[in-house]
Amino acid sequence: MPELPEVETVVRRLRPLVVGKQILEVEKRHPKPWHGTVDVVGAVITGVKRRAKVIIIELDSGFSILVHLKMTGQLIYADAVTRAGGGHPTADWIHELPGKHTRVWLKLSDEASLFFNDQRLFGWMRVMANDDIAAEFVGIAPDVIDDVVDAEYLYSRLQKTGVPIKMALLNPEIVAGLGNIYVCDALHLAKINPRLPASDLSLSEVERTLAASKEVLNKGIKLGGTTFDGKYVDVSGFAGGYQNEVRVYGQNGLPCIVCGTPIDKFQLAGRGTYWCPVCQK
DNA sequence: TTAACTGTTGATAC
DNA sequence: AGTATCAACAGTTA
Repeated sequence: MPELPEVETVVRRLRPLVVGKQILEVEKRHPKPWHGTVDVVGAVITGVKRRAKVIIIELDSGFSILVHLKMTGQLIYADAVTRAGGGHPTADWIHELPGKHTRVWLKLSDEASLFFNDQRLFGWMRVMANDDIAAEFVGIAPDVIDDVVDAEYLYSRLQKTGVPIKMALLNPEIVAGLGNIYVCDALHLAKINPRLPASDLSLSEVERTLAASKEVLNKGIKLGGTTFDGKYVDVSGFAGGYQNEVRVYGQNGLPCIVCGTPIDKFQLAGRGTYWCPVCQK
């Protein structure tokens, strides 16, 4: 999926496009992704925000639509002009709306539309009362890029587990926002071995790891996310830029940007893991 | 034909 | 209880 930078990019670009628009119709083109029975027709969108990897579309009715893109979800916005052309003619990937993988079509005022596309059907849209949202995130740690996540916080959490540091950083009960791409890059930047047991990291190693994690996520946000094969695109169908700046993810066999050693790939807890065997001893 | 995939949860076994 | 490994979700592509 979309990791934190991709979700944040969607939120930032969606907000000015849909705030103030009214939901006129919800067309469910596949029954699976839409959770909840609350009717949102007639509600006006008042805000768009993010928590962990969840998009929260706030309504004036006391409810919100939570959206999780999981692996292949997309939120695509189209106005009357775009729709008239069938899609985004100049975009990198989205040229047909609704498309083959459009699962939910929100028809908005001003002839605008918001499409939820999801090839693999893991994602969801969940209508919840605002009072119930906090319960949805019970047990989910703060975002890695949140100021409350400092080295002392992370060190104390990592001391409690012996799982490999990479898996600990991917665990949203420890910190939220990292996914497989950015965690591989963060550990390379921090020069930490992905297999190192979390509780073996010293405080200074945790400081390095956290600083690197914040740095790669913020760089991902700045570049508008990472796009491989068009699975993630922004709200207008455009690719991100981080894939051109990636440090190790998907780079197996290519020289390490620091020392030139070929990047290695192995499986860790079933996830492809990319690292430099020299820099990340 | 098989394996892999940017996420997450749950089952199972040690 | 903590940890490791699969499986599940489902579609597409190498």
